[in-house]
Amino acid sequence: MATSSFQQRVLVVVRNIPKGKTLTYTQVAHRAGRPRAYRAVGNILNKNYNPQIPCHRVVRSDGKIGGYNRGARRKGLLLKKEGAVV
DNA sequence: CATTTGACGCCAA
DNA sequence: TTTGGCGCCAAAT
Repeated sequence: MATSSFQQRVLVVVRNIPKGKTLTYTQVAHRAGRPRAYRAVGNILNKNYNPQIPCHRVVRSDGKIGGYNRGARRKGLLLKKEGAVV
């Protein structure tokens, strides 16, 4: 795979999150191969405004929403609609 | 190459 | 419990 960039890996990981499932930034970073890059993960998603990526399934380790390109409020709503456990 | 920016995480007070 | 501060990392400037 030409997925060389860390950000590319993160996007793939997030895109592979099944419906009704929520991962924390730490978990995503861990899957992406950089268990301590949770900082970069948030930054990448923020810059990468992509509707294909269910970035709303990525939450903080506290189980809180965090942020979202179109408002964290919308993110929490989506999670609830999908049936994500909080 | 150096500095700044963040959708974060954890600890101390 | 809440706030403030430090540490961490990749990408952008």
